Amino acid sequence: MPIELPKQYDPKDVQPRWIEFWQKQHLFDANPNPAKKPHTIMIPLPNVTGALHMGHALNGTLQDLITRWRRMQGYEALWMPGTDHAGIATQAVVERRMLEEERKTRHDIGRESLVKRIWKWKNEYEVRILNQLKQLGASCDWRRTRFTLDDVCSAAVRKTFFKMFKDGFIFRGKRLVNWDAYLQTAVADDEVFHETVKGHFWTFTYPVAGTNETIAFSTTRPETMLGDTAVAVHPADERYAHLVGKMVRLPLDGREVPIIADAILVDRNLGTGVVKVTPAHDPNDYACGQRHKLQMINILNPDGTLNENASRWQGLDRYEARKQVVAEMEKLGHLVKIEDRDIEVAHSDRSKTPIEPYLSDQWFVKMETLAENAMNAVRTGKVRFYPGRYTKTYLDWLGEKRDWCISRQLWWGHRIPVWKHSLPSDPQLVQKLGDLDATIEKIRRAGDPAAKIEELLAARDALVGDSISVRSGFMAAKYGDDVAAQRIVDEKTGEMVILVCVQGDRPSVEADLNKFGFTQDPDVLDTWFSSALWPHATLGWPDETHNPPLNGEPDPSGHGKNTVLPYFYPGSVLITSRDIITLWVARMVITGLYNMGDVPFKHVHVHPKILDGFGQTMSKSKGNGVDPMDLFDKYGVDAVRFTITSFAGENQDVRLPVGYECPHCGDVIPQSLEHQTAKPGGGAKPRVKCPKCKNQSQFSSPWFEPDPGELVARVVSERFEYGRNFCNKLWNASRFAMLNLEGYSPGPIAESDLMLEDRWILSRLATTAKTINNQLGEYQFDAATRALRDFTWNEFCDWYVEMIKPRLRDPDRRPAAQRMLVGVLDTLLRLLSPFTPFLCEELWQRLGEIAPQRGLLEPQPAASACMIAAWPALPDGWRDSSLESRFERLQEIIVAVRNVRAMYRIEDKVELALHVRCQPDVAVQLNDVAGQFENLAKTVLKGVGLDVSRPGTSASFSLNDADGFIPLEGVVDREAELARQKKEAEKIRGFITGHQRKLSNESFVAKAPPEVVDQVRETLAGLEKQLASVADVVKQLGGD
RNA sequence: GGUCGCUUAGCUCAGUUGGUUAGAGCGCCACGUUGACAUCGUGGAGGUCACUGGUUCGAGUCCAGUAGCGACCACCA
Repeated sequence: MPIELPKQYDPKDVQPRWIEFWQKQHLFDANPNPAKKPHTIMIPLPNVTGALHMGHALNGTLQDLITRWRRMQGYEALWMPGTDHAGIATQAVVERRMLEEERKTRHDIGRESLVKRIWKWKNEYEVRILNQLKQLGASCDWRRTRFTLDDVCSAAVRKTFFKMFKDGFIFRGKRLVNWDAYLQTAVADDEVFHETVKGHFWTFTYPVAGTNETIAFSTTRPETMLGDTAVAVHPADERYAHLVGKMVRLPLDGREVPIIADAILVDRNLGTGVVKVTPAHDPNDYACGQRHKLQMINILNPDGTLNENASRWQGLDRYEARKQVVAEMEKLGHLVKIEDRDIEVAHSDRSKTPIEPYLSDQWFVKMETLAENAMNAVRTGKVRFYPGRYTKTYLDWLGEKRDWCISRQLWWGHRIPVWKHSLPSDPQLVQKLGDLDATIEKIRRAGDPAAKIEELLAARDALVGDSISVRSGFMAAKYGDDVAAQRIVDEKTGEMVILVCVQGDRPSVEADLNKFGFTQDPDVLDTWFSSALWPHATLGWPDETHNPPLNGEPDPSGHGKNTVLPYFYPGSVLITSRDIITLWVARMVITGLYNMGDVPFKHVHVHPKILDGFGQTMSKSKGNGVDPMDLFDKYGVDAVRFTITSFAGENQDVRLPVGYECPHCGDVIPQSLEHQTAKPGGGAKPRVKCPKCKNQSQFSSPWFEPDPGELVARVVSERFEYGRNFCNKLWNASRFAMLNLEGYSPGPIAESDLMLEDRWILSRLATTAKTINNQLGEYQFDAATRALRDFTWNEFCDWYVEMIKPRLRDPDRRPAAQRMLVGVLDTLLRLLSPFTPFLCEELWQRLGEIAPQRGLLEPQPAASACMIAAWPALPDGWRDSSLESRFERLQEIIVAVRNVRAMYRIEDKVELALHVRCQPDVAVQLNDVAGQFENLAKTVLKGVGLDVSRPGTSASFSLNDADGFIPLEGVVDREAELARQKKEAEKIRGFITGHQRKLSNESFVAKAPPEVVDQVRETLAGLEKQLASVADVVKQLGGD
């Protein structure tokens, strides 16, 4: 009994079944297997801030595609899933929501309670994100799902921090940071965006002390005058040369500060050529302050109000202070003018509030050597970028070697594992302790008996009393390698500060520290610190004795060793988007080299970004993110995968115009910028109005969930019809095959049974398979997708399937045709499986019911699942270019006949006759396939050979090596045919002229490669012959 | 400001080391539903390859410049 498939592919019926099947069969699991080569991809961990959008769908599809391809090739393919706690981003989302809904800030509810709320948010979105990936068909080893704050990742963070601390790569420093006064935290340079706002440009004067002169300067932030510690001019500026070295008196608080000369800070052609210098609140001024050893006065409190350094303006918000300071200066007669000006103001990407440059204590990673190593890894080709141009982005950024500020004044994240304690300022004591510590360390390193150390420690204790061996931070003797210490001097108080870093979770050590008055640093680490460790942390590093847990349970399979890490590390390829080459990719290379001594991955593929219909990148903050689930629902997962894969080329971002499908009438309403930014105002959800049926509906948006029970206008995009139509085409080709497999018996296909079309499709199949393989190896996803579509649609369906139909109806030739058909389909499904896994699995399983044994050219038992079937490797010997060109001639003739038929509006049921004038060898070949003219063009090949002449009233066409005539008694319109032929002749003449011009150009003949010249001659000869035939026909028709 | 891309048919995009007549999908026009598929078939129309100059026998392709668009980095007292 033939299996009857529905006429249309129904993805919703298919997808859930195979997700479950694959999972149950453990086909996504990857375990160390010495018999196989590993292939490892680490997911670019999505933030738990919100649901995934199309950018993630593309990223996920490409990773899945490569993973599935490698798995079929026989690799032990691991795709490691997980999510990122995304420190600032997540805390900001939760805080913002809390403020909007409850009018509360984190300070109202406290650290513990806020963190609890964030965990709740995280749990919700993690589930949602992982589910989106599962729906996509992502073949991740879900047992290994990690989260950057889980125990496994935390252990790696603690270990890395400790190691860097001990090795001196982590240090405490005062730096000018981007201060977010709303969130009260430093934010990274990367988390700052600039926005033009309307502002003012004030010009003031300062009186020069001891003279009658004043000096004029301009600023956009007058309140920072309270923190001025100098006024700078250009050293070569004659206008001010006599003032350098003098002092100015600040009218606001009466302080006197020097006039200095600084060629770097000052551009004498700008404004008045004078710059006020506020080292604590401006990056350039800070650098200048360092050069001139200026005092640095911080005038801000963490919340953006002015502090005790702001004299009588203390306590005011900085913007209020600005107004009052300006008024005061005006009152004192020091305001010269106010201009309106557009000012680019730095804003925090997280809170959207203006950034204040702010001097504060932060933790840093020293980048000098770490960056150099990471650069070398790329320079030497240990890590390779695809496309290669991104190498420059990476190297340029690392080349700056800017120290990495890793502390954040947040509550959500990895707490910095450092405890500190201050000792009173006493230079003598510090000196003595230092000497003693040095001695102890020397002895310890030399491996001398502990007793000796104890003695020295006792001496230390005697110096300052009360277990100072602990307090001093010199804890190695007591805790061995579990602790490391640094000693710094607080600039402000002059106190000696002991910083103790504890390796891993050591409750007893922490208890001791607390006992001796140490307090843990309240800050948390930059989220990139933990994500930088992702490639080795997820594999269990630094645990050498256990495999990382599976589904949260211990994995005993390592038998006392971590076998997972050495097997899967280093990874094979990282597939990501270009905006995190610096933030993430570079840092993973750094930590990989530092912790593992090897790069984290060999290739980095950077794929395009998906833009909206207006050319903007998709992001949550723009509100233009498209939920892939809407599209899965409308077009099916495979269609979405296939379509976005076809986008993924090497150099262009992809524009994806979308619309909303009206739930009332089905009309599509194009998305506008208003739709993207529409948010619920006063509780009511925004609606979109359908111009056709005039109904209004709520619509999909990243900003809000539509109300339950509402009819929702979902996102659609006609671009996905490309994928949907393709899936349906393959579905129906398979349907055709299955309908024609009745009586199928497996068996080898004899060479002698192979017809021209069989050899042709094998040749094309072998070529296509090889092409795809090469393209995937170069991450040319768009090309691979096109090649597969073209083969499937234009070769397999349009020609092969059509050509074997007669044989399937002929009992004698049917068995071989069936074997060929099912064999080709089998191979095709395997080639397509990484691209459209659900469709292929469904068809594979159904095919398995009818033809469990199949293959080219020998039958084999089919694999139990398409996704683990062997990747096709077809013999090179099947590729036959001369056969392919013979086949092309057949195609050309058939197209020409169809053309004539269309031209003269001759119905398909009317049979035509065809006469072909050609060389004897061509005649033999055409006679061999005579049946195909009947089959594909309803045309009988009447005469063929050199002696064929044009029958009376006939339409004709001319090919390179054949002229065709189709007698059309009473149908041919002589005038029309004449016009057609004349037009054809004109066209050929045009080409001929072009070729002749080339050949008559002496330098072309002399300088072009001989084979090129020969080719032109050959083509010209062919064209001339063709023209002669056409001219002959024109003559017969009575033309000239 | 620096860097890297992009500009090819109405739309979205391919175009491998320069070499016959520049391609695809969608859309458009005409015709077609007896058996895989109208999410389809057959045929067709549609492009001075952003602009200017250069290299070359030959440029969509290489080089320089101009304009527009985008991304990343840095920065605007």
